[in-house]
Amino acid sequence: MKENYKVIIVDDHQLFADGMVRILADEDDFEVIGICNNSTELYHMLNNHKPDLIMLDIQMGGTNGLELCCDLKKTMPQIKVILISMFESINVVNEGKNSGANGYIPKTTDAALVKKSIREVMEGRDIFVKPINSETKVDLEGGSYAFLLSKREREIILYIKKGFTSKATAEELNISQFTVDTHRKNILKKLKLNSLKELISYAYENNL
Amino acid sequence: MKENYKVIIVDDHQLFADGMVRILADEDDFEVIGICNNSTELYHMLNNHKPDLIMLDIQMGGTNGLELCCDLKKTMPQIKVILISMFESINVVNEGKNSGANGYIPKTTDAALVKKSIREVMEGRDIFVKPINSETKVDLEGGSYAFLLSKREREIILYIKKGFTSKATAEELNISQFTVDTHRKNILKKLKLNSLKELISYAYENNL
DNA sequence: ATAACAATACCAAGTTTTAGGTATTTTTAT
DNA sequence: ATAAAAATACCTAAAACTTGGTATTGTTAT
Repeated sequence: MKENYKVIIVDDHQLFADGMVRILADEDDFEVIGICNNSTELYHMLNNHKPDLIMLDIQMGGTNGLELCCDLKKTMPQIKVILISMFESINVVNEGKNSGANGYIPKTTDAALVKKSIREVMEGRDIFVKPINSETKVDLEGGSYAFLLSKREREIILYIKKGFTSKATAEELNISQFTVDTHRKNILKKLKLNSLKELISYAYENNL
Repeated sequence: MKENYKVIIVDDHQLFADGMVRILADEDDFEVIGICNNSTELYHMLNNHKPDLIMLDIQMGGTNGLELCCDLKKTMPQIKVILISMFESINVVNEGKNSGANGYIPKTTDAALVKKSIREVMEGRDIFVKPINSETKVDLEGGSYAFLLSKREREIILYIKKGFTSKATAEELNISQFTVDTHRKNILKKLKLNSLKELISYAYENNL
């Protein structure tokens, strides 16, 4: 009873994807049918190919892997998705679960564990590999609060990261400066942070 | 005349390293003699093994690959070093050159280019692969200014990233708040930035 | 429908940052 | 030795952020 799982790898790091192909090529129950460097390529490929599994990098320039995962799961729920991330944060793992993925693997894990994880997922068991060194933000009581953020709040964060003042952001969005201030206040409260500076670091470490 | 280059791969992403081994295993003029996940492991391995080339990831949790490269080049200049990085910024490339490395490859390049780069470097020609999408900070007139930063200034940046106020930082370092303010001012000037918020984003995007 | 959430807007006091300086001591490199 | 760079310290005024509120209007999910 030889299974032959069709896999698509989505990662903007071509080199990583190339390596992954070779790791999976060791085994004869997997078959990599495609490599994509972004969501556009993936959607294009999905028109012609139906994979059993998508290995999806969360961090891709310009593309949010988590949103992509949500979207995939809405339209093609039968396709399994395993998220791959260079981040070790427990927050990212939780966000991964919320996005509907079937698994999460940090890039610090090794080839053997990847193969094992794929087989687990293909047999119907979701697997979320626990980060080893979750030194970042363990004080968040084991939970990510980022999922609490609204769309507008995420938008505000982008301006904060770019160094916009609340006044400048308000002008850009054509709303009152007071409104921007309120959004900022709510963001800090939701994420349990104390300043915009902490927020920016948090945003980079948690891929916001 | 079959060469056989001994290679050590240093990357805290085991999965990436595993993939790289398989990429290099395709060819018979390379031989991976070791994989290290951090600088400690590397130094330990160098006691017993003399590689011709070290493939060194710049971003490793807790370890600065650039500093490691400087150090390696001081004590063992005969060993070639190729830096690998997930960052596309031209700044990082320039810092790589300053650290004495023989080459730089972003993770967005593919397996073929890696092999080519290794052969180039082993034949004595340094190779720095130009970033494709250097969308970040292209306004810096083609140059990284990060190398201008002093040790103390880099230290101050770490506190800024953690959200410390200048007062808190001053207490931590047992210096005057005015001094911290001066350092901050000088950092912003050197990097041509306008606020601490921009600095934090810059720091994350440029691995400071 | 109705409760919860999202997005909007306002006020005020206190803290921090920003931008313009000047200036001394210590360290580093030629 | 000596010039350059690094690290230190101080001052001020304006701008921005922080924190504590309150409050109205949409939108969404049960």
